[in-house]
Amino acid sequence: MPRKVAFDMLQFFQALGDSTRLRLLNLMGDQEVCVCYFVEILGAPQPKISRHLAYLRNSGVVSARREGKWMHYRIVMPPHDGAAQILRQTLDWLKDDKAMQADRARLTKACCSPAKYALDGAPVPTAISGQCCEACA
Amino acid sequence: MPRKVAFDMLQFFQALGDSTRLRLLNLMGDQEVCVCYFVEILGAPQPKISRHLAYLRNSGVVSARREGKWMHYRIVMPPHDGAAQILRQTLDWLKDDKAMQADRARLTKACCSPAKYALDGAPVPTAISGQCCEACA
DNA sequence: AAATCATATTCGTCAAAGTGAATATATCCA
DNA sequence: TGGATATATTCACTTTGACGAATATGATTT
Repeated sequence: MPRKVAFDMLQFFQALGDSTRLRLLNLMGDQEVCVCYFVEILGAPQPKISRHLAYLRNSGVVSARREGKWMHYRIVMPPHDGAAQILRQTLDWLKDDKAMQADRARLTKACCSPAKYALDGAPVPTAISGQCCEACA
Repeated sequence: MPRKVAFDMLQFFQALGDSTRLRLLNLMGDQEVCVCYFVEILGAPQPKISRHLAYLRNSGVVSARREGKWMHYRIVMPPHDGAAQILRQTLDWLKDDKAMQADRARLTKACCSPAKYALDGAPVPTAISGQCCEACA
């Protein structure tokens, strides 16, 4: 049965109307990602990332989970069917984009990169653990 | 075959991130509508309507056609499949909304309303001509 | 408890975007 | 040609939102 739970359309589209937030959503895709990866891969100051994540949270597009000192963010499908489909379609659209593909590639390799990605001990995104190299637990 | 013609995603979502523009898109739906109806039905100053229509035009979401002194606007499906689907989905979503339904109802009756809608001679939207009453040509 | 690390929030500033009022442009009609 | 009508654009103002820098919070480790 169709779900038409109220969902703020305006806030939803406004959340999608920013390039940093689109990059964040692209990195999440269908997996949970730790904030530290966002910071590393976007190469942006941490407060900026945090602010945009807060924006996405307030719009109901992502949810956060704490694990010790780390915060994991994931996309949460809106309770409205139409909104959910739009969000899925948007994520697919992002996959076409070269720059977005590059971001995702960097995320995949993040756990093994030497100096630049100083993420010792940071929780590896579940979906890429073991896909990068032998060293990736 | 899938069409992935470049289409500015950011501009697209920003165009959808304003309530006035959503109301305009909702009124257009799948028909061409004259600017004078937008002004009447939204009850907003004409320059405001014009500016938002210009914004939508610049985003590639609508196109304009002149007919004498009247301008008709219609939704134009983006050349990118994903964008097109999102736009269709958005229009469907708008249909769920009470306020949007009310707007559309007012559009349907606009050609026959007595004083408030002083639109003598204004071109009746094709899709509603003849559907309102006997007087509607 | 103190130091440290990851993340969030606040503050002041700046640019983008929405708005009303006034004005310009384009078309039609007399 | 001149006036009337429909629509578009400009201007000044205000609000919103993005930003960097600084600071606060929350959790871990020593």
